Amino acid sequence: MSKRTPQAGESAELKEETRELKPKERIQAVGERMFAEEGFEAVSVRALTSAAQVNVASLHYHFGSKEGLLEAIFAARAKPIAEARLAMLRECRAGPDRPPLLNQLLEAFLRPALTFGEDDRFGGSVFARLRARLAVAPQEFSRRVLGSAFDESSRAFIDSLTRALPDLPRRELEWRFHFLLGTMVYSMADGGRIQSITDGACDPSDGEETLRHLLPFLVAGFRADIPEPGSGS
Amino acid sequence: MSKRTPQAGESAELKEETRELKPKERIQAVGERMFAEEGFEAVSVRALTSAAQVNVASLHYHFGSKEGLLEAIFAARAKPIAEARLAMLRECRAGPDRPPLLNQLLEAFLRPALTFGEDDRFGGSVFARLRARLAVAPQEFSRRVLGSAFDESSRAFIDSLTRALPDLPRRELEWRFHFLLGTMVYSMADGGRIQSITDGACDPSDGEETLRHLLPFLVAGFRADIPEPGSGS
DNA sequence: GTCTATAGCTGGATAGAC
DNA sequence: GTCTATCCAGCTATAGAC
Repeated sequence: MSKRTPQAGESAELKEETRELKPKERIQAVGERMFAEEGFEAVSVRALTSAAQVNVASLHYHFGSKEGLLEAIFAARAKPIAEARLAMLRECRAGPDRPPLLNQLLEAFLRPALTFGEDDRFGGSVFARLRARLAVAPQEFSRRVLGSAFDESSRAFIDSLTRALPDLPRRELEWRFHFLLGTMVYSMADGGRIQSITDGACDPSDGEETLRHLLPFLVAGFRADIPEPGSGS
Repeated sequence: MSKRTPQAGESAELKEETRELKPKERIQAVGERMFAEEGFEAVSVRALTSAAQVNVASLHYHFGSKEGLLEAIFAARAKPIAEARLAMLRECRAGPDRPPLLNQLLEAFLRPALTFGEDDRFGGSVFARLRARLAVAPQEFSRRVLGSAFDESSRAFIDSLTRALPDLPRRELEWRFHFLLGTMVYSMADGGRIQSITDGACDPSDGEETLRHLLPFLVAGFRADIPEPGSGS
């Protein structure tokens, strides 16, 4: 319930990294950060443009609407991530292990998402939070944006995983891929639950550290024995 | 017990399960469903009270505010789930296996969350979606509500898991518990990603089915080899 | 306890001068 | 392309009759 009220001394509010950008890029950078930190629906166009030190009309001029801005932010970030994924996947396939090891495939899928832009001062892990929120959002709009950005690379990885785990039925592999997405998205969302439970000892916002703990966990999970067939599948 | 005769067409809007409830309970039931399906911030008090066929003032009379309604919904659902968890935990401890098997502990933790009220016509899996959304919400308010409801039972389970996995360092166990939460929350959120990728073959909204696939996956994950120590821990 | 009416704002979006 | 002024639909919450 914290609505910011930007008043005098506003330029102090501008983050260093956005100060030298042109208005359009500034709106995009500030929007990414605010949407990630407060949630898309909780951020008003007024608050956003005020923080970016542009007038309200500027947002509509450059992006058409608030939703248009979100799509632009997403388009700019998702493509590099999906490309990095597929590049790492190609490296796996070109490597000495045929088919690529499970561990290599999982890392190729997860590393771009979890560490993208962590050394990028323009907000890599910021985008991770935004993306995670969208991943569980109910609005059809959010799902469309997310699906069109990542469904393709997800399918490619499921196919590769099939070859790395030839004895695992595809249906089971899909379930496990779903669980993988859960661990990834939940870590990216940085909801603060595990910090609260462990008094800050675990920090999922550190992508490298998360990967280090997550990969062995997932490798073992993907290699688990197949459960008894049930009525539902 | 309706004192007034429903007008033609009017009662058709009300879902069957809410028709015989008193206004206060009706607001709560409709609120739970709408918050879960559309998101807390996307539902207006007007739309909610209109769907529940009460006047706007009624919501504020009974719950004080929109946030008050959410807290009431949460209080009503979270307590039974946390209690079911602890009851199943006690059963584990009283069982023949000492300490309880990993599989038993994980099921005791997950089953109440994933299947609670699935045969309950008043919306058990509805609440699961609501809860999952809150779990990744950025607002401090959401985190407070969720933490006060579930942090205690989470800590109790971490302690029990420690005894079931005596060779696993506590820090590592906490990370794996975090990943467990991720798989649980992501399944409950029912974001539709895996349905989209697999053309509907996997259905995480089926709690029993999810459990059947999830438990072996998590058991293996918790038993994975410990990763190399890194600089960060 | 239930309702109507409305207060008091804030929301996204735009018109039109410059 | 940038800005101010403005539209008006929408919001939460409340006052006050019944």
